[in-house]
Amino acid sequence: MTTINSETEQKILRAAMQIFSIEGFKGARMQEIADKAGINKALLHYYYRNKETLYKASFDTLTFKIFTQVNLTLHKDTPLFTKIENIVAAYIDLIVETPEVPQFILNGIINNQDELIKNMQELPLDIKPFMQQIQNEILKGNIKPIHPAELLINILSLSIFPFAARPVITNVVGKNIEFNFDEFIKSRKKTIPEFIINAIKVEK
Amino acid sequence: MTTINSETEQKILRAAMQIFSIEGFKGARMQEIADKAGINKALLHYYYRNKETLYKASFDTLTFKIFTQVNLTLHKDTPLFTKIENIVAAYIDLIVETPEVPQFILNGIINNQDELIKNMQELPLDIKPFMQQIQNEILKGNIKPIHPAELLINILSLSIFPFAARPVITNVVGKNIEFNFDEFIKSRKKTIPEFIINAIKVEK
DNA sequence: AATTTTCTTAACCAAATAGTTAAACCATAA
DNA sequence: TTATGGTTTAACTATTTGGTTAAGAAAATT
Repeated sequence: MTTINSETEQKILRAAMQIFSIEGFKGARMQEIADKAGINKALLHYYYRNKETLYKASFDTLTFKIFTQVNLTLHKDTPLFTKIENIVAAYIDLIVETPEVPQFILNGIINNQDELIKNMQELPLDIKPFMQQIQNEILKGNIKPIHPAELLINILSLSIFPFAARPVITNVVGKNIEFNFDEFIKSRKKTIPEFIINAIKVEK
Repeated sequence: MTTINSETEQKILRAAMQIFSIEGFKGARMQEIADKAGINKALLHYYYRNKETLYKASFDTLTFKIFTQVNLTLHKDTPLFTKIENIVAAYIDLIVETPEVPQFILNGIINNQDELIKNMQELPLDIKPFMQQIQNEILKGNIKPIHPAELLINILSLSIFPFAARPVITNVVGKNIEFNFDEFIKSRKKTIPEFIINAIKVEK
C-alpha cells in the first residue's frame, strides 16, 4: 500500500466492522466482507493476513474512535450538568451514526476476546478529572453523594443499553403501546440528562 | 424420553445455554455442548434433532424464566417505589444466578434471530398495569411526568447493562481506581432504586 | 425374562469456509 | 519504457464441523 491508509483498506475496514457487528466473529465470512467492500477475497488477504487480524483492526478502529470522543468530552472544562448533557449527546450521536458499535463491542466481549479487552487499557480514557469534578460538586453540596464511577456507569447504561436491546424493546413495549424507536432515541438526548440531573441534584 | 423433561435433557439445556451465551450460535460447537453436558454427540442429536432446535429450546427456556419473573413483580399490588426496588432486585438476583442471560439475549439479537425475537411476543409480559400505576402517581403529583415506557427502560438499562459490559467496566474503571465488580453489583440493589426514585419523586 | 428406551462408541459423509497460489491485468511513477 | 505494487480471476487445499449411521451396551420397564 502506498499511503498509510489506502482507500481500499478503508473500504475493507468499514465493511468488516459492519459484517462483524451483525454476524459476530465466527458468523462473519471473509467472502461476505470482500463482497461488501466491493473487492475479492485474495485482495482481502493481501491487506489483512487473516480473519483475526482484520477483526482486531476493526475492533481497534471503533473503540479508539469512541474512547477518544468520550475522553474529549470528559476533559472539557464545562459545568457538571452541561458535561452530562454533552456526554449523553456525544454517545447517542456516535451510535446513531454507526449503530453497529454497541453490538460490535458486546460481541467482542461475548466472544471472550480477552486480548481485545486488554488492549482497551492502552486506549486514551482518563476518567480521573471527571471523578474529581464530581467529588467537588458533592463537597460543595450541589449534588447528592454518589460514587463517581457509579454515576459514569449510569450515564453509559442509560445511553447505550437501549440500542443494544432495541429489538427486544420495540417488541415488548410495542406489543403494549404505540412506540417509535427513532423518536424515542431523539427525545432521549433531553430526557436522559434530565433524569440523571434530577437524581443527583440537591434542592436548595 | 419417558418423562417430559429427563435429567439428561436438562443437562443438555444447561450446557447449551452456557455455550451459546459465550460463543453465540455460530461459534458454539455441538461437540463442545455434548462435552459440557457429559454426554456424546449422538445422544445430543437423539434429543435435539439439530443445532437450531437446541438453540431455540435454550433461548425459550431462558426468556420464559425471565419474563415470568418480571411479569410477576410488575403485577404485584405494591406501592410504586417498593415495586421499583423489587424489579431491580429481581433482575439483579436473576442475572447473578444465571450470568449468561444478558449475553445470551444480546447474542440472539446480534445473530439476527428475528424469529426468536418475534416469539418473545408470545411470552407473558403485560406492562400495562405498571404503566397505569405510573400514570396514577403522576396524576396524584407524587412523581414527575415521565413516559412510563421510558421509566421501565431506564430501570432495565441500569440493572442489566453493567453485566453485559462487565469486562469493559472493570478494565476502564479499574484502570483508574480500586474497583470490585461483585461488591459494586451488591450495592446496586440499593443505589439503583435510590437513583431512580430521586430522579422521579416530587419534593413536598 | 423379555422388551423397550436410553446411551455409548466410532467411523463416516457432506458442506462450509479460511486461507493459498499462480498467472495475468492495470495503473502509475521512476 | 519499464518496474512496481495494487487488483482480479479462478482453481485448489485443508480443516472444521453439523449431522448420520450402525452395532451394541446398559438401564429401566413390562
